Amino acid sequence: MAQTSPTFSPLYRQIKSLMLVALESGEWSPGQAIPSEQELAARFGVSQGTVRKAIDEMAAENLLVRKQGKGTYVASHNDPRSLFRFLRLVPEGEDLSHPVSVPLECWRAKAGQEAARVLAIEPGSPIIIVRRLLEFSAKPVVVDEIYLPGEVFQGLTLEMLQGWKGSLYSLFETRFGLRMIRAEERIRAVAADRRTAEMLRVKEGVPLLSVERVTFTYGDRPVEWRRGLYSTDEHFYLNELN
Amino acid sequence: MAQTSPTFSPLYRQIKSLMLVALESGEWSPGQAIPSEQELAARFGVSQGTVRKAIDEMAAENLLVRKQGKGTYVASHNDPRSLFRFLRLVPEGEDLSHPVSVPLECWRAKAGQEAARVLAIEPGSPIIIVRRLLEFSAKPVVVDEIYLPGEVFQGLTLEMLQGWKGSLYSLFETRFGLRMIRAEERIRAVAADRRTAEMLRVKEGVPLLSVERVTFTYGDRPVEWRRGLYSTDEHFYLNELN
DNA sequence: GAGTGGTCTAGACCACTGG
DNA sequence: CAGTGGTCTAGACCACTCT
Repeated sequence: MAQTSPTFSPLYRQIKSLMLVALESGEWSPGQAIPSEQELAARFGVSQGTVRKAIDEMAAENLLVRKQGKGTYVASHNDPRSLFRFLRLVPEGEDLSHPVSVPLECWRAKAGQEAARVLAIEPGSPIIIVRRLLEFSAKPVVVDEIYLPGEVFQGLTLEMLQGWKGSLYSLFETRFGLRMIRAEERIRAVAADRRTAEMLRVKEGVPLLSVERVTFTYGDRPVEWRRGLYSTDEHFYLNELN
Repeated sequence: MAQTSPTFSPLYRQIKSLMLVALESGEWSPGQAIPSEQELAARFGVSQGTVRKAIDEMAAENLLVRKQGKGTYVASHNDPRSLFRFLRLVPEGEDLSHPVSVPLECWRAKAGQEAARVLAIEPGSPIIIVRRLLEFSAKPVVVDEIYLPGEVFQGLTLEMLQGWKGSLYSLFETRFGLRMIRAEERIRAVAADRRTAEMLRVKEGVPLLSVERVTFTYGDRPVEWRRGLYSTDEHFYLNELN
């Protein structure tokens, strides 16, 4: 028997799409409360339960955050709770200090073949490259090289990076209106080259984690490509499998 | 103002607890269908919607699997779909072949301090140690050393491991009634020692991923501790951050 | 107390599976 | 066709937050 409706989409998913539009268009911005379930139900002409189910899914995807008695908020990287959502590196001991980002360089370039492919832009189009260090308790643990599409990050400077208190993604969100939704990391083991070894204060040739990350914003659009080299003598990469 | 009920637990969570008991006790076993939502609602004296919400959570935790039109099933590691739930290693190219497990050794020992701590058993109590190779397209890529509490895995032998077609966890589930629910992995970069290098057919000193995994069954009880060394010249560890 | 999200119910109907 | 999970509704009440 043929499917009766091969493209069947339940009502709450259509509502979800409408809400995603409100997010992408900036009608609702990070950290702000969205309208109450009652209001949304009225606005979309459905029952509260249907709106609820749409919100449920979006909360599960970390797009929204529910706060009982207060309202539903657009998730934000400014929220300290989402600090470790993308950083999986953990100190071996009881060290509870916050990691500190130390921007080193920031320059313009043209996208090569690989960067263009990963960022889904034209080869030769402008990109911005950032190098920075991540320190735990004043100890350098990660060297990152970050590739950003120039189109989106116009006006990004080293001074801006150095002046920012908070995570990179919180800066991207606040200054460029770009919210990072999800990421993919490819992890390999590599030997430290001389330059990296110096920066991480380890010996040349020491095994490091190479963590290559592609980060996506709304609509699964890739907007960041970074490669980090992690020293794992006093830290480890923690992954929870569910 | 004091909280009116500091230990408030909604009805659907209580239902969930009851269903967890049914799972742990073996009343419902992996791969089998559980009673329909209607039946469960009658059995527990609640509405279908409440049962539904309990099942929703358990499905989100990969304890149950819903199949529209058929019923709700207890998740099983025999299901091919759950094969890559815990193995995050991916070949670089288009290689779609299944990894093959090659058990090498299996012997008895007494738990040392660390093994005892991780497995939450007494130091000196019996454990079983398994060494095995994981091959992709006949190429050795991972050497695993696996520590299991002897209490639980009585009767496990090298022959049993070698005779088994399927994943380790599917064997554990079928032969020992132990279902693995979740795991934590700690990843570091290390240099290959001579013995490992030979087994993985790489040079001594080559950087490898060290992946230490603790696996838990129902009730967050740790029942497996393993350390794998991954060669990442033709494969990488893929992690999705959401 | 007013407003928010969170729970629970009862009932109707839809989509999918299998005999 | 009967039985399953999936959707949608409308309404009642609860827990939490802030004023």
